[in-house]
Amino acid sequence: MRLTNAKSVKQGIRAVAARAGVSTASVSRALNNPDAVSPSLRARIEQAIDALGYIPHAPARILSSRRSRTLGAIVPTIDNTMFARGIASLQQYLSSVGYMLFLTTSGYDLDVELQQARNLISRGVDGLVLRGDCHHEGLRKLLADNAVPFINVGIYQPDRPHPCVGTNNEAAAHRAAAHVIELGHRRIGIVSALQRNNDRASARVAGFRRALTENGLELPPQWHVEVPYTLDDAREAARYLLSLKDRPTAVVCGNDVIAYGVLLEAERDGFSVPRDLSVVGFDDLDWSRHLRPSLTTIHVPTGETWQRAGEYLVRSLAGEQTIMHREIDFSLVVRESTAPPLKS
Amino acid sequence: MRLTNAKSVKQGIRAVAARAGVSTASVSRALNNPDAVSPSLRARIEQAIDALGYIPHAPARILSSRRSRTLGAIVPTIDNTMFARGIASLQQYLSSVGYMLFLTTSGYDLDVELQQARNLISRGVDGLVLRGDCHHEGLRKLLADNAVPFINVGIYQPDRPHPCVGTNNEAAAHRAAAHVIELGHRRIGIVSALQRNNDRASARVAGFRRALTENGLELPPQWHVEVPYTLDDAREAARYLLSLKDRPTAVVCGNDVIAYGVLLEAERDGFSVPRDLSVVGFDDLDWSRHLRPSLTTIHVPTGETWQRAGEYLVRSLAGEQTIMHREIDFSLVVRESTAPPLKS
DNA sequence: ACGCAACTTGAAAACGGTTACAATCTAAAC
DNA sequence: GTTTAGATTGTAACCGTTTTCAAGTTGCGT
Repeated sequence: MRLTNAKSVKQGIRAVAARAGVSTASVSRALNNPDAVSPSLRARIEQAIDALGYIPHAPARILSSRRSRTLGAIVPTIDNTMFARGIASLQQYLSSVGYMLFLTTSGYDLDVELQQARNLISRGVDGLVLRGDCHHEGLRKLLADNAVPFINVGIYQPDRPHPCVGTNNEAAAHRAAAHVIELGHRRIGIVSALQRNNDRASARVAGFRRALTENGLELPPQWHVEVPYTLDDAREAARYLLSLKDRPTAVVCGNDVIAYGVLLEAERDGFSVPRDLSVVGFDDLDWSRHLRPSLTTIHVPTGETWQRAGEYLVRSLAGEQTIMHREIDFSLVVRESTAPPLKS
Repeated sequence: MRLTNAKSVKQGIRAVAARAGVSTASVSRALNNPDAVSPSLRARIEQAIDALGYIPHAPARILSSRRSRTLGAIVPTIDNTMFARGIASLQQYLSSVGYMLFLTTSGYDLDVELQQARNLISRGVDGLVLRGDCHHEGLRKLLADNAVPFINVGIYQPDRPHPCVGTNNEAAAHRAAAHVIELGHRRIGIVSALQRNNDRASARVAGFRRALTENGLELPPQWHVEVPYTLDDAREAARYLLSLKDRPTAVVCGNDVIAYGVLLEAERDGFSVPRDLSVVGFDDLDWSRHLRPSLTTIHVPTGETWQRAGEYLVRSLAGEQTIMHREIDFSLVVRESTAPPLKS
C-alpha cells in the first residue's frame, strides 16, 4: 500500500515545508546550514518543525548526502575496563562534535572483526576505529576498496603506513621490567595476556624480554606464562610460578588484572608482597591504588588515547591534515608492590 | 555533478543486477528472501555479488523498507561493570539474530537521555532499551508519538504499564538487610548510591529501610550516606561512619563497589571484617569472591537480564506476543564479610 | 490441447532527504 | 536608470534499496 495522498503529506521534510509554506530545499538548508536562509524564513520553518515534532530521518539523509557523521569502532570486548573507558571517552568526544558511534565487538576473533567491519561499512560509517594493527588479510582490502578511513588504537607504530595512536607498549613494558631489575632482581617471571591476535600483549612481552636480555638475564621457559584476562586464570598462573622450587623473586604482568591475581594468590599462599615477591602491573586501573599492597604499574592515559583517535578521524573527514602516528606517553607509577629482593 | 553514465553502473545493486543479467528486484530478493528466487538465478547473483565485493547499503535499505534491524540502548554510563556486562550480553544476542545495537550514554542526565533518544529515533532504530523507569516527561511522549517500542531494564515493576525486565531491587535489598538482621545485628548503617534519577538505587534503599522498619530497628540519619560510584567516595563514607562514636555494627551497601570501599577503609582504620563490622554488597562483581575477606552480596544475573530485554523487543517487532513484565531472580551469596555482631 | 494455479521474474514507483541549477529578488555601482 | 554581483528561494533529479503489480513460465488435471 504505497498510495500517497497528494493533498496532505503526513510526515517528513515535505510536511514541514508545506506547513511553513516553503520548499523542502529551504527546510533542508535551515537544518544543515542555517546561515543560508533568511531569518524570517528560518523562524517560520523552526516553528513548523516543532509544531509537527519533526525528526529528520538520518538514513535518508545519509543516502542522499553520502555522509553519516557516524564512526564505527570494533573492540575485542567491552567487558574490560580499559576498553570501556576508552569507548566512553571516544563516545563523549564524538557526541561533542555531532558524531555518533557504532560500537561492535570481535571477541579477539579476526574473522568476526572482518565481518563486523563489513557490517559497519554497510551501515555507512564515515570511518573506523580499530584496536591494534593485528587484522584479517581481507580487512585492509575491504577498507581500501571502500575508501574508508580508519585508525589503529592502543599501539604506536611509526614505521607502519597506517595511522595509529597509542602508547609504545614495548617501551613501557621495558620500563616496567627495568624497574625491578634496578631494584636488584635477577630472577624475573612474566605473566602475560594471551598473545594470539593481540599485538598489544605481544609488544609488552617483547619489551619485558628485551629488558631481561639487555641485562644479561635468562628467562627459563617455565617462568613465562600466558593467561586469559581473568582473576582466576591469573591466580592459577601465580600458584604455578610460586610452586616452582626454583622460583622468580619478581613477576612482571601483562596487565593489572593479571597482577591483581598474582598479588591475591601470593598472599593466599603465604608469600608476602613485596618482601618475598615483587609484582608489577600494566594499565593502572582504579584498584591498583586501593589494593593492599598497592600495585606498582604502568599508567596509560586510555581516555586521551581514544579521544585522539576520534579527533584524527573527524579531522581527516573534515579535510584537515593531521598526524598519522601519535604517541601517547606512559609513566611508571611506583607503589608498594615492588622492593629489592631479599638478600640470600 | 550528478551525471550518471547510463552505460556502466559502477556500484550498488544495479551493478550486481547488470553483471548477473537480472533485475534489481531479483538481487534484492536473493539477498532478503533467497527462497523466492530460483537456484540458478541465485547462483548467478551470488557469483556477481562477490565478484564485485558488493556490500548492501543499509541506509538505503532502511529508507525503503522502514525497518533497520537495529536497536538503540541508552545507559547512564558504560564505565560501570554492570552496564558493560549487560551491554555485552545484549549485543551478543542481537548480533546472533541479525540485529545491530546503537549504544549511547546519558550520564544519569534525563535531558541528555531524551536527546539521545531523539537521536536514536532519528537514526531509525526499531526499538529502544532504556535503563530503569525514571525518564524525562518528554521521553514517553516521544516514544508514543513515533510508535517506538521500548523496554525498561534493571527493574521490575509489574504494576506499571510499560514493559520491563529485571530483578526486584527492593526485595533483593530487603533480603540483604534481613541477612544481617538474622545474624543478630541491630545497629545497621546504609551506604547507598546516589538516588537522584536512579530508581534502582532508590528501590534498594527502600528495601533496606523496610527490612529495618519491619524489625523495629531505627535508622539514625547519620547512618545513611549516599555516595557516587567510586571506591574513593565509598571509602570516605566508611571513614565517616566508623568515626561516629555511636557506630553501626553492620553496613549494607547499594552496590559492590561501595562495599569494596567500605571493606578497604574498615581494614585500613583497624577494624576487622567481619569481627568488628559486617558488610553486605549488591551485584556480585568478580572481585567479590576474590577479596579477603570475600564479600557477602546479592547476585544479579545481569547478562540474562539484558539479553531478555533484547529478546522482548525482537519478538515484539516480529509480531509475537511476549510477557511485558519479566522478573529476574536474585540470590543472596553469603561469604566471609558477614558474621554475628560481637557480644557487648 | 486447454485452462488454471503456482511460481519466477522484471518494471517502476516509492522511501525521505540533499543539492545542482535555475529563477528571482535585492542593493550597490556605474 | 541600468547593470550586475550577491543573496535567497524553488524545482526537480538523484541517493540505493524494497516492494507492488503485472507479465511471463511452468506443471498438471482434464
